Amino acid sequence: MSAAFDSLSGAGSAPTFSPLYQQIKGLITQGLQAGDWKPGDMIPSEIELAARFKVSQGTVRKAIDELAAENLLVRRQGKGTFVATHIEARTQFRFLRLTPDEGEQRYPDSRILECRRVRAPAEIARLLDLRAGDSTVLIRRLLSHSGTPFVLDEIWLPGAIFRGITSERLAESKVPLYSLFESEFGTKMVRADEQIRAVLADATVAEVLKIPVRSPLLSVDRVTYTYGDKPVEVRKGLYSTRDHYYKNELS
Amino acid sequence: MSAAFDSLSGAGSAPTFSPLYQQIKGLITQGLQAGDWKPGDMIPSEIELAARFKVSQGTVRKAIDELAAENLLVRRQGKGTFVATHIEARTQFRFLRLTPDEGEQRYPDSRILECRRVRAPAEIARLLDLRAGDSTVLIRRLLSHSGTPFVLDEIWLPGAIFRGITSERLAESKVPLYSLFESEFGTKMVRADEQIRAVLADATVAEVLKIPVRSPLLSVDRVTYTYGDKPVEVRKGLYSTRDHYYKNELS
DNA sequence: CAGTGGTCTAGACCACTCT
DNA sequence: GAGTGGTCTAGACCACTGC
Repeated sequence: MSAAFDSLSGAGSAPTFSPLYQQIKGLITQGLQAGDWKPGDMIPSEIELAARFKVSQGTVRKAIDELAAENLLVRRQGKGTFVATHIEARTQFRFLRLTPDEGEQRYPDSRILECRRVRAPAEIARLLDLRAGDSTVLIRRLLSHSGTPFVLDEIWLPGAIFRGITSERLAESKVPLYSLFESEFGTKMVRADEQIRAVLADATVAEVLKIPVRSPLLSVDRVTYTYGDKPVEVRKGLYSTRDHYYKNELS
Repeated sequence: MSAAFDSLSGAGSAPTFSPLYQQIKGLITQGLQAGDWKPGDMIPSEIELAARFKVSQGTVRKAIDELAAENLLVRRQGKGTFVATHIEARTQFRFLRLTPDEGEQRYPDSRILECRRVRAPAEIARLLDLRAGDSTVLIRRLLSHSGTPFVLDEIWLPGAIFRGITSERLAESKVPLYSLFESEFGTKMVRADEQIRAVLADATVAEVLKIPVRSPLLSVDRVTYTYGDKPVEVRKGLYSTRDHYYKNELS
């Protein structure tokens, strides 16, 4: 029935077919990757996409349902379907898991300690899929709640994507870094993998976080990915859990 | 159209309607709670459920889709739809997040240090929705990989549900605790909330885990829920992250 | 009011599993 | 082959949004 997709199989190999809605899903994801629609934009309506792809509305619907479940799109009844953005509170706390022991989860104050371009060390290069020595941006940053610091972050970004990033531009912004990355540098962070360990604060860290030397800290190593599972950020965080805890829901 | 559900609204209040598939979802969940179908069992086919509830197959399908997404059910093409169980490898690692620095994630050896009935301390009672002083079971347990211990757990269970649990019964079993709980005590753990902090090992803990005193450890406080969001387990774990890390995927 | 997503139906056909 | 879930269609109607 209807349009022939799946026309993209390798030369000699037997073509592999996939369900129509999966192919539609792929086409929409390509549109997101290519920047056809930017974060916050409305994508075409289900009816229009159905016409464009020559499939039924139900098929488009299933594709969009899955993309919404993966947090790439957000449906709003009566309005349309929109590209997810980090400005929404919901998305912010998907990535910021520290919660105060007392009171609500709220957005912390950020102080940029440093922002400079450096050649990628081997480990960072490997994680970011670059070559050792390629240009990267290193940001060091301190998060605090009402004057009390609780997170020290070291953030590595590919230099090629984040041109013109400076300490000043970062400092001026009151929005989360991920919002800035998507609005100013066109890079939408989609998902992340974290490796969490317990470590001790050395003298330098202890001073910055205003805690005793050898205090226990969470060490959180994060690799963040954009569309197409492309790694675009390495973040090494040290979290003080004296007044906060890392919240996780297993389901 | 068709059967009138939603007949369960409070006396004076205006009845609130919900989509049919949500109601079907509720009915299936009730069946799971009531034990109509046990973990591993096949539930009735979509066609039969549709007939039973007097709705279309598509509506049942949407209900089941959501329950499968919540990991309560597992679909198997050509076979049927089954109640999820902790015996499957997939489900096991949903709750065991520690991964070795080197090598694959694998299931650890377990040693029961202690298993006895105690009156619930106030904190545990609150978390388990019991009264302080109610009967609970306290299990202390050590996990290790090839002789090296890396997790010390303290597990609290409601005494009323876990009658006849003993150190011996636990020790004999080679399956994960959650498998045992569901097969022997009819309690299926469905989801959990964790609070993670960094702490230091005291002398007692250090000895058991064979690490130096004041080593950094992950402190993981977990509350586990069955069907209907009923809390049925409190687990306080201390994880050594010398050779392991806690793996988390943010999406 | 028109346009959007949300629900529900009825039916066709496919893919997989077991006997 | 019979029975299961998986895909796809076409169309109806509802609920919400904004003009």
